[in-house]
Amino acid sequence: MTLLEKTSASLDPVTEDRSMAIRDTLRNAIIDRRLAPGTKLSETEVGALFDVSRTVARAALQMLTFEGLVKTERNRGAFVSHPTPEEARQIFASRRLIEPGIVTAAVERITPDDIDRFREQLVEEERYINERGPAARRAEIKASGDFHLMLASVAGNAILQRFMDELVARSSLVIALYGRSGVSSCGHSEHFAILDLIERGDAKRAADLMLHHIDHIEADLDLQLKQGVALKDALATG
Amino acid sequence: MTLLEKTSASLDPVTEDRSMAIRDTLRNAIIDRRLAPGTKLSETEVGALFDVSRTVARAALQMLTFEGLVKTERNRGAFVSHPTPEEARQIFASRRLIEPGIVTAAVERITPDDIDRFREQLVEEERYINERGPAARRAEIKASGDFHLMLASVAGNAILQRFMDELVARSSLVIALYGRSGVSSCGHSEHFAILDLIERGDAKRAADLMLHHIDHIEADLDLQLKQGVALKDALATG
DNA sequence: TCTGTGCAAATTGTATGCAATCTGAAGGTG
DNA sequence: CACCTTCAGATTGCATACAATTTGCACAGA
Repeated sequence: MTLLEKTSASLDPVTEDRSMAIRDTLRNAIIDRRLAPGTKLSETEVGALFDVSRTVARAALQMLTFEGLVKTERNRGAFVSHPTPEEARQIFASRRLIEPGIVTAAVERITPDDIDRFREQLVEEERYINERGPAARRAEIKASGDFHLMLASVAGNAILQRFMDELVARSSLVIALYGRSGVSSCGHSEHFAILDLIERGDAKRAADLMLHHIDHIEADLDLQLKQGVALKDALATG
Repeated sequence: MTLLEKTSASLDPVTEDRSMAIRDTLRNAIIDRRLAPGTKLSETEVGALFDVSRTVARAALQMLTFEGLVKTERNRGAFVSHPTPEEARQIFASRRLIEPGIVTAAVERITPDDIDRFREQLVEEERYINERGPAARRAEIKASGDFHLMLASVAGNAILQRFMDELVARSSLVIALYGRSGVSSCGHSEHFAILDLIERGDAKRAADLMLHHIDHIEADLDLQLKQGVALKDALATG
């Protein structure tokens, strides 16, 4: 809770919903791991950080709760979500349903301009991969997710885009918790390959590759349920 | 706003979130058209109706806003959503992506008990179809949506279930606004056919039929954009 | 009569105060 | 020494008060 950039704390004064801005800042902090799963987000503390009342802070936390990035327990408070392996599987199962369709839609709507932006994005992603240090790792996870979100944006369906916003954000949490290699290294080249197929208009293969890509991301996770049933196991065997 | 059942206004006192209960009641009222699209939902009024403060009422309205059932304009208030034809198309496009996958998952997980429940549900649906009057029409729309929600529940993916909750609710709004025949009459028999295929374990055909079913529902709508660009058109041609 | 300005009522946005609930620790008891 | 009880501190749940904004109407002027 101490690592939030100061810059993002200076919110546009009255222009728009302040709770929305706070949500965005917290959201970013969560998905690139500056706020670890389990971290408590107290209303008072969040309010103080952004210089707003608990009312506004509370609204921001409510939004994050709806997105599944935060879990609130009645009379106990809000905590950064700590997805179980089962939740992780459901997240990726959902992505397997939605993302091939998004790729298909993107093939029909993508413009040369879009493709340029994608290439820039992928170059940036590559840069982070080659850098060292935790900051670069965070940026890499973020950039990797952004590729999927850009695709959703190009697909032109606002509802699916919102679903993907949620799924990608929660995926970041899952990768942070269960990832073996931090970020699967094959992911980046697959992004390139998917973009190529989209550019060539090969919707079928692009969608197929996306499916494999999601499989690869999930395969890089260690989803043995060490958590969740931990208590039950401990009681049974100990 | 005067047609809410009194029974649902008597909420379990402290057991659970009161705002959640209010949300559910309003949600039901919206999806079966007791609250028409465009209806203003003022915080004070909602609060008075359920005998809570504006704080709680506001939280309920926020939840509905996240679900897309309510649109809030800053400093103006909350209104029951009035989906545009474009939004309607996106809703059904999303369902086309998700629901075949749900059917596939359901085939693998459905139990004989589940099937019994589905048959009961379909019988009830049929009863409403044969009844006359607006109350029966509302119940019919609700029951039709419930079939899809039960399927999502059986599929066992909480995230997809939540997405479907939202999509089905918004679909009800769309059907209310743009439906030609109220509810497409072929829908019910298709529900039966889908359930049969699922029972027989024919995932492929069941998923295919679901796809057609969604197409049929959408085909029964009149999505010429009489609304939405009306202003722009008026300015351009008039 | 039509148009533009200004005010007043109503509604939302936000802060804050009080009550209810939970947590953790201290202290007493077997 | 372990365990249970009790209580204080802290945090959330909710209500209410005040500020900011919008809207519609009244009224003056052309």
